[in-house]
Amino acid sequence: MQETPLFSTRQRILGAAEELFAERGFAGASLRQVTAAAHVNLAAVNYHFGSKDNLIEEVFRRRLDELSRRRLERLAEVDALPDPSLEDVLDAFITPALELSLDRRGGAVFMRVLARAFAEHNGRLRKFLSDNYGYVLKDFAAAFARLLPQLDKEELYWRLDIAVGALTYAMADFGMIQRRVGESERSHRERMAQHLIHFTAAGLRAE
Amino acid sequence: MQETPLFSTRQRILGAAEELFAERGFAGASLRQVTAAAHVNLAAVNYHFGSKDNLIEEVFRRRLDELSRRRLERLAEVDALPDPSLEDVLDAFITPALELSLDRRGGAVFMRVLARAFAEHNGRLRKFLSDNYGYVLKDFAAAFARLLPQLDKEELYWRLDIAVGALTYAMADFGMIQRRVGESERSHRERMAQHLIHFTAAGLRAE
DNA sequence: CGCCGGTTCAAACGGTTGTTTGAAGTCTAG
DNA sequence: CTAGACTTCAAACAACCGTTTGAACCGGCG
Repeated sequence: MQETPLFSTRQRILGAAEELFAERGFAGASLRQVTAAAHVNLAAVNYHFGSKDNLIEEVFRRRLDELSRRRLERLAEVDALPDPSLEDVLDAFITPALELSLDRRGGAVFMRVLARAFAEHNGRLRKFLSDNYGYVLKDFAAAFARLLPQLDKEELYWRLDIAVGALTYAMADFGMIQRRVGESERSHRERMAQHLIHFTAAGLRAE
Repeated sequence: MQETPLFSTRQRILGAAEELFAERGFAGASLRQVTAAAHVNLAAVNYHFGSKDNLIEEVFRRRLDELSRRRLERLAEVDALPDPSLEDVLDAFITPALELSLDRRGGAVFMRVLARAFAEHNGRLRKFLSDNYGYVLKDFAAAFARLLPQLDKEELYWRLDIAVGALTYAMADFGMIQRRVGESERSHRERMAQHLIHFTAAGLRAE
């Protein structure tokens, strides 16, 4: 009668944690809630991850390693084009996140977790993310700088800062726009991505 | 030796709660931390507010009542202009938030609390905010619709959604841009507001 | 078989959570 | 000066927190 689980204890903890962190925040989701949702013993978290803080980091690492890789891959492709546009670079940044958010298991929810991380203004999580994945933003900033030579460094950084905000917020689905009834999640998010690219490109190019 | 406090128990709780909610989130900040920071007895929270959830709502109400009023005042002024621009309407939305964030006591911190509220995707807080302050966004959306008649309703809502994201994120100071050394907080935030208006207006007008 | 590293388990650890209680203090109106 | 409403207080409540423990279980190798 006892069915063998499809995924390892580790993976099921990560999946349940991701979902509960998105819904209730890092402090708001307890390890007991996580392990119950994962159908796993409470002690398994500390056995496999050492602590709750480490679990949180691992939730990010599991998604961001691949997301960052794909973003930089796409950016390299765009850089190799004869005459890349702003939209191409934005696409290189957004499309991998879009694909992740359409992944069958939990991708969409992860974008909400990622947005929560921005709210953790101080502390270990911000440092972990910037230490491990800051280079991605750096590379993209350089690409934008090449495409917007008329902007001085400070003006460019202001605009990129605002753009990252718009992207983060939108990809986390924080807004009021709901998916149309009968519309697939895929189509909804693809349209969002198009709007995002269009809006952000205009903002970056302004004046 | 016992100095009489400048503010009421109620006000000191609200101030301390605001600060700790910004720093650690709603779940992450405990009532004991709040009351300790406010130099107030633990039971005072439940006496004055009834519960932690009510305290959270009151933290918002204290700021948002006035912020909403001022935004709509400014919007009415803009609407009375002979030929209002997109930038005028954006200014009506942003300037009151800017002024709040420059308020001597805690305004800047409140914008971070407000951004945290967007991450609380489900639950009572979102409903409280949309029930009580949703009409402000509605009025602004109508003003934008008048200024952007070439956009159909859906296109407009997508863009406003993205714009709200950019504004929320930026006003909460979630980004990477730090205040320049020697630059005043006021000047930093005023420049940010100008960049925000410029960027967002371009995004709304795109194409 | 017996052993052993890897994993899961129930139970307990000390500490913290939001909330309640009833007594003590404070202030004003009569 | 006292009665009574309002406010503060220390203490306790049950529930929950992250983490640790040591025994039980498991598969594969000798």
